[in-house]
Amino acid sequence: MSTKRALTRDRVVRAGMAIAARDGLAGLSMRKVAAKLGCEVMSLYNHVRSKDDLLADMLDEVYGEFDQSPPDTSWRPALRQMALSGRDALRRHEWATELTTSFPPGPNRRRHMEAMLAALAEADLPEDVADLGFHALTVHIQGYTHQQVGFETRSNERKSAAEQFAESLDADDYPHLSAHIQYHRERGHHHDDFAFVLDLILDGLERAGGQ
Amino acid sequence: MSTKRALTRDRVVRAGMAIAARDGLAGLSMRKVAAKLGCEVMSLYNHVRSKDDLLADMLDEVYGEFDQSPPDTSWRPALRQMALSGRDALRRHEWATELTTSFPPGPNRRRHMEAMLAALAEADLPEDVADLGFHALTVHIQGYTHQQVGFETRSNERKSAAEQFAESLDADDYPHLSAHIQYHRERGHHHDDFAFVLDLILDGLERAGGQ
DNA sequence: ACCTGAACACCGTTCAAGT
DNA sequence: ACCTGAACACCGTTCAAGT
Repeated sequence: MSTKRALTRDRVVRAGMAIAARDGLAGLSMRKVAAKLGCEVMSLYNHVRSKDDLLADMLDEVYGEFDQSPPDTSWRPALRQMALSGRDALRRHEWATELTTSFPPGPNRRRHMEAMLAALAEADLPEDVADLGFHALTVHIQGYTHQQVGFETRSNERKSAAEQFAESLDADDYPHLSAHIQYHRERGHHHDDFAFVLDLILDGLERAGGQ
Repeated sequence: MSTKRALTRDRVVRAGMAIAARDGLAGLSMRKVAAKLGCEVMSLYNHVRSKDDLLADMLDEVYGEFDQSPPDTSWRPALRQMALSGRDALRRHEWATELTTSFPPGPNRRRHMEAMLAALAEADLPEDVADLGFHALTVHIQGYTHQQVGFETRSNERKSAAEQFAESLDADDYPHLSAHIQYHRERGHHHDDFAFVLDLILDGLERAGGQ
């Protein structure tokens, strides 16, 4: 399973990401990481301060996959692309959204925050509007994706956690909720509302003074 | 610590909430719940199928504290009040936001979803706009609060995780990020953007066809 | 019907000992 | 400098035995 190469912080982080991808965050243990690397558990602690330290690094690695703002693009398409690529990166690593509020941002995430704020600064918005926009975009990227991932993977674990819920629901007690679920079942999971709401936020910013 | 009253599912859930409030979700163990109730661990399993089952019930208990839609109110203030009271309930129980994507909704949460959808139905929006509105509001209530709670409690654990981050940040490398943090430090945590963004969403819905 | 002792298969982490 | 064995203080959960 593992050539006996020297242990590195980077190899530990990468092994952690591989296990989280396969077994989820709950299934990630230091012992499994060690097994994957062909070493003993305690060896890991020579390269990583603690499990939390490892998790923080794993998360920042995901932020490293966010697109940087493309140069020579006006603020709106720049923000749009960063948000979409961030959503994609977070979806590639399903375990990541759960960690976004757990640690102070690492270097990659700092760079991403800086790029978002720089784009907002270019929009010449009042300071408080720019601040609101920043948090609205951040919550949208992380929160919306978190919700979507949670729904999709729960559906996969058991073929039909969502189906079971849908069927257990009494349409007489919850008419609107039943109709809502029916709507989503008919439309399938293919439709993606992320970009739609993203554009609503950007519309709001533009209306608030950007140009 | 505990009169030797008969064990109930409700007493188990309430004990779980008390421990989560004190020690956080990570500090909640079945053994601690048992200790608080003055019984052995295994006794709990007579009233609760598993730890996950307990967590799902704890979460639904929080949704029980969401305001129901007040009767005879038009859709916009109704949605607004439900969102604000939901935010308050989730903030009262800091551990709750982390669980919102983990389980299918229990009865209290179903009632809340039904009430939100009913209010949206009254707005006479196109079906897809109503659907977008529902998810935008849901993500806002859970996601925004999750982020806010995460930031605030991380700041409390160590007097200054946020302060430390702020000071470790090189203003030359991250000028906008530094300014952003400075902005929040000056304004303090008292200002609350939740309602502001909430109104932006409601504005968007109103513009999209509600009246 | 409800409770519980013992046991199983796990955790993260420390520390002293090895090389 | 890096690795590791043994150990500590925990986990959730099963199962058979008690009342």
